[in-house]
Amino acid sequence: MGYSLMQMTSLGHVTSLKAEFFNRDPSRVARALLGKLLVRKMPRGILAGRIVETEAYLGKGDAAAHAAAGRTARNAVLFGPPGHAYVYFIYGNHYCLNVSCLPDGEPGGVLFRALEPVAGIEQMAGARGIELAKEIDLTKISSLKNISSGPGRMAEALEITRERDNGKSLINTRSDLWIVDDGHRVRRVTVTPRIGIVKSAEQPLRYFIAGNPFVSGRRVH
DNA sequence: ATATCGATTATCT
DNA sequence: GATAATCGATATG
Repeated sequence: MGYSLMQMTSLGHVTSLKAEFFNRDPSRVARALLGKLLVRKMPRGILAGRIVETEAYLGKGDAAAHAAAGRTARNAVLFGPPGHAYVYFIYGNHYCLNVSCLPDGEPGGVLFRALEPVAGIEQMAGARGIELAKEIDLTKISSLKNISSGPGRMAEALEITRERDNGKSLINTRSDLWIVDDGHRVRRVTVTPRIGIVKSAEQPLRYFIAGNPFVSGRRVH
């Protein structure tokens, strides 16, 4: 079943993802999520970004995963049903968004690392504390990249917090945090080791759209 | 352009 | 008490 966000944004026809999409290995979900839209419904309007970079976090055998040491109050969502938001707070400063994968009882998730801004760009910039008045030109890639390239940045741009969003369904049409398919097709994907971890750092579980300028870090190929 | 470092707190040992 | 799936500022080439 499809929906139209045309009235509020420049987005066209979009399709909700099914729970089955997330009911599989996080590495496959991470790859499949590239090119989808993450949509935030705010009172002032729709915010949306295209998913351009993800990382898979597995279960017990993956020492870098929050689920590695077993279920706790913090990581419980990772052990729950697929397609739900796992939001954690890190370094005393930042929130990061994941989506749960695999069936209820089996832990696993995908970390969203970067978005290409698509709709509500000025509001996202505002949420990031970027003052629009002066030298900031939101038609420039360098300015847009500052909005949502990096897990902490994109969470801030969409005003995602643990208190507000942890445990939410990302596949429910009425959820204010939603993942949809607008038909965009990804040409080529690059796979590298994950960023910012020490344990299990050698595994190639980071996925991004090859050549996309909104991927975090500086190496895009 | 790349490297290093401090911030700041929930969570777990 | 130590750590952390980060970011932004500052220093240096």
